[in-house]
Amino acid sequence: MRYPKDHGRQTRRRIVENASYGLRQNGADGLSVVDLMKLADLTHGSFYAYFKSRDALVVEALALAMDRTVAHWLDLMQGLPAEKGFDAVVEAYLSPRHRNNPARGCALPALAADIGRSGPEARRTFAGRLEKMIDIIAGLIPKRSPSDARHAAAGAIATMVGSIVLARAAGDKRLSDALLEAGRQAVRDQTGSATAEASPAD
Amino acid sequence: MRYPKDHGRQTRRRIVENASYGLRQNGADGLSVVDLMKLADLTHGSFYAYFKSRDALVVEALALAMDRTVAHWLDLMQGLPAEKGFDAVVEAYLSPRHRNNPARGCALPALAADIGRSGPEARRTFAGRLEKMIDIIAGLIPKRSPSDARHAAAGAIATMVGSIVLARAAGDKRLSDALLEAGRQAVRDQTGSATAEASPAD
DNA sequence: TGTTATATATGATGATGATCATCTAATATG
DNA sequence: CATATTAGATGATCATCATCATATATAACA
Repeated sequence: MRYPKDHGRQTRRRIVENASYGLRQNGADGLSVVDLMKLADLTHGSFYAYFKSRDALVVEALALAMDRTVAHWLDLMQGLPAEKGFDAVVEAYLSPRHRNNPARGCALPALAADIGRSGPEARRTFAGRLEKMIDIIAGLIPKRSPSDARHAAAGAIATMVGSIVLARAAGDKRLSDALLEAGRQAVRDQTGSATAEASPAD
Repeated sequence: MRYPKDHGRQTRRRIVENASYGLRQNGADGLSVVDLMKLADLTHGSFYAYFKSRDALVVEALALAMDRTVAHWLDLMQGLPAEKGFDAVVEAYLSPRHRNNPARGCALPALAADIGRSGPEARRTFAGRLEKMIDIIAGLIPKRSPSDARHAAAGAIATMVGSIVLARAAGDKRLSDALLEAGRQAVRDQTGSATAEASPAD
């Protein structure tokens, strides 16, 4: 059937967007092509009209998820001075809400381990966006040379990612909560920032 | 055939041990039962004579891997004063060698994300051993109440895990190396320890 | 030495996987 | 209004999966 002008483009976007949720939830290998298409209310057959392979969709979904996190960070820090912005991002990242919502959360804890086992395309996509994320956090860290700030930003991101990964894996709620709190404290210790209170979400 | 007394037990151990390597390399869902048995030079059929399910083997392999890391840490710190022992563990953990050898490395960066999506049994096994790992690191951190030390230890472990996960995923070698260095610096900043040089391996 | 117990192999089953070829229906364009 | 075009559906292919039933070979034991 001949459909409205860019019906195809919109549908494609819907597939990528829903995949980016589903894959964060279930892992890069956690959903079949049938599952992925079902998320967009489609049957499996047309999949290869949109993507050259399942892997290609995974890469696009990863890129979208990471771009969304970047946008979310920029939104969280908007209008705040650097230090407050940094605290806002950290508090949101290391919140129970973020831990409990992998599908809508940052792709790093959800997918980085899988990307480490993936092909060069996925790794390159990942590396490029991670650099961007490091840049943004580095811009919030005061009193350092640009290079030192990037270093500190990378450390803070690693701490946040590790805390979420471990907090999600720990079956025990007390331990899981303690890991989030330990992560917050560790980031503070790294950057010498003050204690802060901030908003929810990733 | 009737085999030597505990031939079965030894074979079972071989399966679990090889699985613990293979699963760290390829992820908790990355190898089929056929693959897993092939690692122990066996065909697939006898698998269910040893394990009640594939998941049961994953849990055993996870437990073994984590126990080995605990033993390795104790070995690394043996005979050293607390602070030197801590540095030795951190330097070994955040080394290129550990990043490049997931199969023989710590199970946390290799499998924690998968465990977060697994059943309660895997999560409980994971949580129990993670507590042990936190205790060991806490014992190396000076000048704190036991509770503060555990907090700091959890933060340091989270930083190390996040750094390795990201360093493995980053396609770019420069970025990957920078992430390891950033992780080392971050752990130092968290614990106020001095710079250190130490041995390789996980 | 013959029998039995059991470690591992062979092979089957039914589900599910990714990918591809083909069909159909609806709309945009003439 | 007619027709060309194409979004999406149906269905098939062949591979691989976890699990299970059964066979075989051999060492232990009587």
